[in-house]
This record gives sequence, structure tokens and C-alpha cells, in this order.
Amino acid sequence: MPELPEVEIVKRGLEKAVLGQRIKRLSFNRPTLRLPLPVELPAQLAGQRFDTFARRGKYVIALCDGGYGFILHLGMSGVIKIIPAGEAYSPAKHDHVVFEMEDGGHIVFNDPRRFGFLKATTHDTWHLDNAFAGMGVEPLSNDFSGPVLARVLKGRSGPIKTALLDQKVVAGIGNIYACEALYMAGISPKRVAGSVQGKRAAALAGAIVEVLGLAIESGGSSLKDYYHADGSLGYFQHSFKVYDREGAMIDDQYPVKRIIQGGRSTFYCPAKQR
DNA sequence: CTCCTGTCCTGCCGGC
DNA sequence: TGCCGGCAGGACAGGA
Repeated sequence: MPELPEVEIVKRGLEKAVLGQRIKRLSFNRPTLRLPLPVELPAQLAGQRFDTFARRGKYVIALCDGGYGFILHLGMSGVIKIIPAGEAYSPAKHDHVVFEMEDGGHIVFNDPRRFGFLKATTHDTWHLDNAFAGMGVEPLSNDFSGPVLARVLKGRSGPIKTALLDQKVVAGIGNIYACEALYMAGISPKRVAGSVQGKRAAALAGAIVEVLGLAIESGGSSLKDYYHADGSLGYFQHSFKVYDREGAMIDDQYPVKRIIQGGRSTFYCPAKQR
């Protein structure tokens, strides 16, 4: 579920809550998520301070002053919960990873479907991790533009919607924001990806930047200090134009349709997207 | 290379 | 009320 905006909010929330704070203890409540949890990590991180949080695509990178750290992916259903110092932490179902901070606060990774994972890494090597090999341009960086998008789409014969979900094309876009950006740009999800060039590519790049930026903004502003009352980070109220709105009317007359592409739902408004 | 399918796992919702 | 099928925001492997 978490796409780039939600992951960005998680990263900012962690910065706000525990940057510079010392970890007292890290514990795992099961041996494996999507990948085995790194058994060496609790010993590496005990007593260390968080000194860096970063995001690349849908990944959060967390590093400590001792040089060790981890790369986190929230999968489909993962959330980070922050329980501030002074509040009691009561373990909940699917709390798989628990950081107990020196000040008494807790950071918890909860993931019912267990598609998420956590990998050990270091300050010096995290950027070399396989997770980032071949990953596409960061859409909110200065490196992203219409011409750049046009270049990575060139020659692709599959539909544009499916291409946008490929993390090698653009980093961090998932099913929701692929649908929303295509709607905003007026481009049909069924259009051949390679035909999104020139003006269309510029419009789509602009729409991607806008829709991701707005989502981060609304997440940041609608969350008190970036976390919910229950402490969970990573979800916030969105208002989507087409996603999950099959049958809704655009301009009171054009219905939103749902189709399947690459085994996943696509929502779009045929009358408004070509 | 690109594309297509299946798979991992739990929870929730709608229909009967 | 309960049971069952379908579907869910992701990513990767394997085969064509």
C-alpha cells in the first residue's frame, strides 16, 4: 500500500521522533517476513544512535552512528508505529520488529501480510544494495523531467500504466498514483508506453510530480507530528479522483471505469483520457 | 531487454 | 449469523 508519499511521511516521522536518539534494544518477534530478519542486527544496533534517515523509491534507509543500519520496505500492509516516551507499549498482533529507545519510547514495524522486509546494511554500502540496482529516477528530484521520462519509456510496447509500476522506470510509483497521475495528465492507461513522448511525456511527468507532492503535503499537514493517534505512520486520508472510484461520475457525466492490467486494477475515465 | 503469470500472506467486504 | 470467493497500496522469479 505504501507508495512514495507514504514512505516519505514515514521517513520524516522517524526523523522527527528518533533522529539522534539512542536504541536500547531491538527485538524480532518472528524469524522471517518476506525475507529472513537479519539476526546480526539487534547486536549491531543496541546502544547506537540513529543518525541518518533517507528514502529511495519505496524504501526507507535508517543508519546509526556506529555505521550499521537497515533498509526497510513496508510491502503492501506495513506500518511504522511510534509510541512516545512515557506512553505504555502494548504489543499488538503483527508487531514483528520492536525498537525500544533509551528514553522509553518505542518504534514498531507492524505488517499483517508480511510482504515487507528489513535488510541489514551499513553507512558505506547501503546505496550498493540490490534493492536499488537499476532503480529508476526519483520523481521528486531535479533529475526528473518530461524528456527523462520520455527516454525511459521509449521502445516499451506494454501499456503506460504497467510501465509506471515498474520501479526501473520511475522510482516509488504504485497502483494508486499511477492511476491518479494518468488521469491528471489525460493519458489512457492502455496507451502504449513508448508512445508517451514529447508533450505527453511532459504532461505525465508534471502530473506525477504534482500528485506525489500533493499527497506528501496532505499527509504532512493532516498528521499531527506525522503520526496518528494510535501511533501508526504511513497512512493518511487521501482524496482520489479515480482510484477505487469505479462508477463515480467525472464532471457529472463521465463514469470512472475499472479494468485489469497486469493482474491489477486500473481505474480511469475513458472520456477524459486518451 | 521486455512482457506475462504465478506466488508470498492476512484481512476485509459483499453475496448467499 | 456464518461461510466463501474475490480482492487489496508490492516485488520478485521464471519462462516465453
